[in-house]
This record gives sequence, C-alpha cells and structure tokens, in this order.
Amino acid sequence: MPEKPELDFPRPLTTVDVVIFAIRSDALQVLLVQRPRTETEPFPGAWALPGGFVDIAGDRDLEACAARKLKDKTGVVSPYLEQLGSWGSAMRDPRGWSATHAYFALLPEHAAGGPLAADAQWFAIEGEKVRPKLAFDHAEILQAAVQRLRSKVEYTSLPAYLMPPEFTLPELQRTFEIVLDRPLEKSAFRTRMLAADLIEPVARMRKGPNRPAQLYRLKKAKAPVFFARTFNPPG
Amino acid sequence: MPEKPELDFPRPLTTVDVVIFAIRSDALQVLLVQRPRTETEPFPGAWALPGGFVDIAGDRDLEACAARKLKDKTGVVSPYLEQLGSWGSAMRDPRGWSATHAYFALLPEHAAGGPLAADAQWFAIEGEKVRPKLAFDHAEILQAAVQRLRSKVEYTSLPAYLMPPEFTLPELQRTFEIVLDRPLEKSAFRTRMLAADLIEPVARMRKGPNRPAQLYRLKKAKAPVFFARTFNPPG
DNA sequence: ATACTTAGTTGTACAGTCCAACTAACTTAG
DNA sequence: CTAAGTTAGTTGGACTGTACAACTAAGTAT
Repeated sequence: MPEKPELDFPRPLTTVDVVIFAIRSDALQVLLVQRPRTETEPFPGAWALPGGFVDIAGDRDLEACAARKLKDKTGVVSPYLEQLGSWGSAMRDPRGWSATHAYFALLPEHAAGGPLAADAQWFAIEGEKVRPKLAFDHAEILQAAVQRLRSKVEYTSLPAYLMPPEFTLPELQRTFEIVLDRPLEKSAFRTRMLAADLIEPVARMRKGPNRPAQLYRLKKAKAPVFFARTFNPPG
Repeated sequence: MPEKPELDFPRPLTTVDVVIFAIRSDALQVLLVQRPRTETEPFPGAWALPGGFVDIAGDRDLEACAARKLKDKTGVVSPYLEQLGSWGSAMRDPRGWSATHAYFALLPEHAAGGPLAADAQWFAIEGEKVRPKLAFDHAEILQAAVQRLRSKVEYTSLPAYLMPPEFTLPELQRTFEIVLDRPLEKSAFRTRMLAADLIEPVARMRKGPNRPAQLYRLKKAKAPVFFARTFNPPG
C-alpha cells in the first residue's frame, strides 16, 4: 500500500442535477436545458436536466448547489427541494467515472410563469417521460423523480407546493389529479384535506361563471403533511 | 472562461457508506467499523459507518461499490440494499470538500451472526443513535437511516428481510415492533400480513414450551410489499 | 323562470384498524 | 390427572375514513 493511498485515488466527476416540476397548461411539466453545441461537450444540443459540476470553492453543500442551479435557470427559490438520489457509474458520462446528486423541486404556478434562462424550456411529462431524448442517464433520473413524486402524492400534501398563494379545493384536487394522472373522489378528498392541519380559508371566494368557491391558503411555513392512507387502497 | 473549464474543476472526494441493520439479541443493531489509529487518517480510532472511497477502476457503479463494502465487512450479500441519500459539503471531512453516497442494508438474523472483519462490531440502536460518538457526519446519516427505516416499516414489509428463512407470525410481528419501538395490534397485524401476497406457510410448526406456531417463509424473490395504510393512523 | 355548470354536502356500503374477550394447544407443577 | 400458566390464533363490536352516488346550493346564460 502506498502512503496516503486514498487521497491519491482518482476522483469521480461530481455533479448536481435538479428535476424542476410545475403545473402549466393543466399538465405536469418539467424544466429542461439545452446543452451547448460545442464539440468538446458531451451530448451537444441535447436536452438535459438543469445541473452541472459542484463548485467546491463556492458551494457550501450539495443542497446549496442544487438551489443555486435552480435559481440560475428560473430566477426563483423553490418552496420545496428534496433530494432524490444519486447516480454514479463508469459509463454514464463519456468523460469518465461520474456521480450526480439529483434533487427535485416543486414550483408554484405563478413562479413557473416567469422568465427563464435562454437555454431553458418547459416540457410536458407524458407517462413518466418527456418527448425529447435526454442526455446522459437523465431519462432514468426523470423517471425516478416522476415515480417518487407520484408515490408521495398518494399520502402527502406535496401538490400544495404547486399551487398559487390562494386556491380553491377543486383547484387543489385538480392538481393532485394532474400529478397522479387519475381522478380522485371529491368528498373523500375534501374530508382529507380539511382534516389535515394544512390549509385555512381566506375571506374571499373564487368567482367564475358558476357557484363561487371558497379560497384557501397554505398555513404558513407548512411542512408537507403525511396521511395515514393512500388515496385508493390497492386492488 | 478557460477551455475545458469544468473538467479542470477540482473534484470532491467521493465515498460510499453503508448503514447495515440487523436484529440481534432482540434489538435493532447496526454494524460499525473502527477507524485506523494512523495519525494521517481523520478521526483515528473513532467508530464509523462501513465505507470508503469509490474505486473508479474497480467499481462499476455506486450500488456495486456499496455491495462490495458490505461484503468486505460481513462476508454476505444483503437481500435488501437501498440508497439512502447523499451528504456532501466543504466541512464534513477535514481533508476537503467531500460527498458520500449512503446506502442502507437489512441482514437476516442468521447472516448477521457470521464472522466479521476484525475492525467491525455490532451496536444497538438507542433511540435514533448509537452509544459511541461517530466519525464525520455519520451520526446524522445513521439517524436518517433509522428514520427512513422506521417510516417505511409503517407501510411496507421491509422487516421481512430481517427474518431467518422460516419464521412464525408472532416472530415477524416482534421484528416489526423492535424496529418501530412500539407494540402493534395482533389481529390487525395478522390480517394485514396474510392479506398481502408476501408469505406462505410451510408444512412445519415452531415447537416451544407453549402452543406451537405455524411456520412461514417469504414467497420467493419477493420485492417489498406496500400497504395502503400505516399501522396506527396518527392523531 | 329554466337549464346548465360547478361547489359542496349527505347517506349508505365497505374495508381495515382498535380493543377486548375469547378459544386452542402446549408445558409444568402438584 | 388435573390445574395453572403461557403463547397462538380467532372473533365481534366500535370506529375511521374511503367509494359511490345522489343530493342541495349558488352562480351564469337563455
């Protein structure tokens, strides 16, 4: 064994990628960025998750690095940022052994409407994928993010982070349904949401062509609520 | 901007750590290793999670690296190995910016009884901690592992991986209770386990000083089962 | 007024947990 | 041989929350 063997080990490339979700046009969408068309870069011109190398001089930790990359592309700070997992192997990046730390973020509708970085664009989720072929193993990471989001939406209040500051219960239910891609039962949904210490009514109504609906807002600084059951007990 | 700026970025140290759980002496225990007492190593003599640097020449991917480290310390292959998350920051390792990919593994009782590496030892979980002070941020990682395990045990069949090849329903319930650190209701537990397509009876009974109990085994190659509810609805 | 649409409630059925009491099968003490 | 003790396993009633469906409420449009 040589001295200081470990520090002399070659180190993997280390990146952070962020899967940024929002509801836009009544659909679940994800933010992608187009890779530069430089020949020295892998996957030139392909779409990829926003992300990049950890800056060990500037980034305090992985989450700060993820928040920075999110802010770079959207200009906003996400109300919800969760670590998704890490992917590392010899093959995933043609430049060599690399590992990425993946996060996923939920942006409220109004925040997702703002200006984006020039290379960024929203894409609708279709199934667990997105239409363009993604760089690296980002299709796999995106699929894991969609699965994780859907599975948590079964028993948590995560979609509340996708809502504007004030919203009605039918709008909240619609957001759950968009994420889950299946209809939910109205009365059970209302019972569950109102029983949770999650939202509170505001003194206004949403007026439309039909019966007005009560407006609610998230109780302040609210962490996601965990429910004791999934929505539909399985088969 | 210099050319090839990113590849010339200094890279973080990259490690993999494994939180290995087993039931021993009717308690949830975790495997720790004692760090070498070499002066050039950080935390000499302290207890730490088994792990170490990724070998980019030998390890195909992160999970293979975790499985290798598990095998090094216990000699066995875990029936359950799940990624827990990653921790990376400028401060967690005195040698510089480092990131670790943490996994957690569940060993069946009989596999956890075998010979260990010389520097390895089992420790009981007390609360969400272990008695010795751990190196690096391993106390935080261990705490996250215990929380993840407990939370998943509320609605999955994970403890089945901690059981020997044949076991009774009361033994399985006891394992759930050890992990959750709280008693469960007998009839609801049996209903749930038998309704799940998880275990099957074998043609033998566990004989003891009292009424014999039916022996079961896991249905083969069984992925963990997810239940639609937690055990005790909160509130 | 009447039809239409969406918001919100109500009632019955059902699934599964909670709690408690019960029966079953074995060992040990006397 | 019987009685006591222990653990395995079942049963039944109360309760919680979803499923399904029908209902009422409040607005707009014709």
